[in-house]
Amino acid sequence: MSKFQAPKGVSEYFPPNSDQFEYVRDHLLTAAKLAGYSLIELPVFEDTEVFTRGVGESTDVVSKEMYTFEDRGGRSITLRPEGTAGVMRAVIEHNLDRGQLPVKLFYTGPFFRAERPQAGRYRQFYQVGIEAIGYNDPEIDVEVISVADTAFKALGLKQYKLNITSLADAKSRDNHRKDLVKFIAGLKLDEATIERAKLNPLRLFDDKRDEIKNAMSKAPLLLDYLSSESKSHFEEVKRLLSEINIEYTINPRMVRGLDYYTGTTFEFDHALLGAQSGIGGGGRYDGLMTSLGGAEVSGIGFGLGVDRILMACLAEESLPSTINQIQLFVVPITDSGKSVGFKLISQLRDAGISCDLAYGDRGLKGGMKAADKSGARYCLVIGDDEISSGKCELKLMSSGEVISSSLAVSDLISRLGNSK
RNA sequence: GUGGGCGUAGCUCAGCUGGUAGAGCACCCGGUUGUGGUCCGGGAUGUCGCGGGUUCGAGCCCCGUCGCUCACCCCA
Repeated sequence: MSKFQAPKGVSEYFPPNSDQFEYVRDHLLTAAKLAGYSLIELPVFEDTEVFTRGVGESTDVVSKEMYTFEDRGGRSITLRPEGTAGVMRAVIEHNLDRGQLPVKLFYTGPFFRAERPQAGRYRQFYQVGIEAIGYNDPEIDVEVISVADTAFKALGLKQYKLNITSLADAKSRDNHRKDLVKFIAGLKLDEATIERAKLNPLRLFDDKRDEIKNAMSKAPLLLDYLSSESKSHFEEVKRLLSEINIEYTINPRMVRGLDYYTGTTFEFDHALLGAQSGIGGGGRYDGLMTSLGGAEVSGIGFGLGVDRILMACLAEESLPSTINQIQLFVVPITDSGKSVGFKLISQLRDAGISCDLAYGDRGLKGGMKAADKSGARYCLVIGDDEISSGKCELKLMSSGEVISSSLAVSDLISRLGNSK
């Protein structure tokens, strides 16, 4: 056992499997770019207040899961537990909402929550998120959802499910909350559950215990309290989802852990992930901008869990067997072969062809083994024969088939370039 | 923060009612003075998580401790 270990509960990715992580993240980012979202790169730490005011003091995320510390200037700093609040801080600070709307942004990177780790739940984890700020068109709601859906499909995922609901506007929520609190007061509950309900009565909809589920089956649902405006918005969202063939389940009992959500709210679950099955979620946030000191502008976005989506892809075996395959592996078997090969890979790389060389004087057999392990598409042996004749063979590793070539870089480039 | 399971080779694990540690995979070398994967032969590798206790003797039993893991709460 080595002396040092990574801090508890962090996810780490290293070869040979880190390319799978990269593959998943790239597909999520590609889907965002495909829909016109642009990168926003932000610090992983913020003024603690960005989160206490943005995410909400009463949430678990803020009240017990944040990595908060004092910096050397005595400021309270927090490692970001989620992405949206920081994005809104930057939007306000840099007046990004003063130009043409909507502002469409994507981000990726590590996030931090000080929870007890378990399968699919890490203290440092990775998200890809997008935010569309400026309008509250139902089309934008559906666009955001479809970006996630497109990415999941591109990754070959099938066993995931979209849950949606509407958390409506403040007035609808207040009306519902009053009735819900009244309803809960009539139930026989244990101390801890009563405390939970005080914090947020909606939480009880999420309880996993059967007796609570049964009791809550007759509870008043927010969806029955929607104002006509919220209702027609939600109806339109559902219609648009159907129009672009995105399947969804209306889940009026869905609960989200962040306070800022209003209106359309959604979650993606994966069937094969065990207890932590959420692979992404998001929703609209009407009050967030103003609570952080900005203009009254509506926005919607999502956060996708890269770690969990990778787990889902592995569970469904949806990833390609070779990722980031290099084109050529050069095996030198003499000193002069090594010298020629070394120059060769430099020139090929300049031409944009990925290649590598067998280092370490391991001889032909060792070099071929290295070629095999590298996963390269082709290998090329260079010894004295090749150098004197100027001819060589490109061996297709998968089949053993051999292509004759000259050692001239231009010939190799054209043969390797065409073989993609 | 609460509860369960588990810590033995780089990895996955076996190790009988306590008797001084093993397998498979991976790695290295060779069989094949110039072609990898399969096959065959050979080789290296461990303070059995750590500390204490019981015992003639502990990988195994007891206590403590650290770590990992799964689940609860909650979330990506």
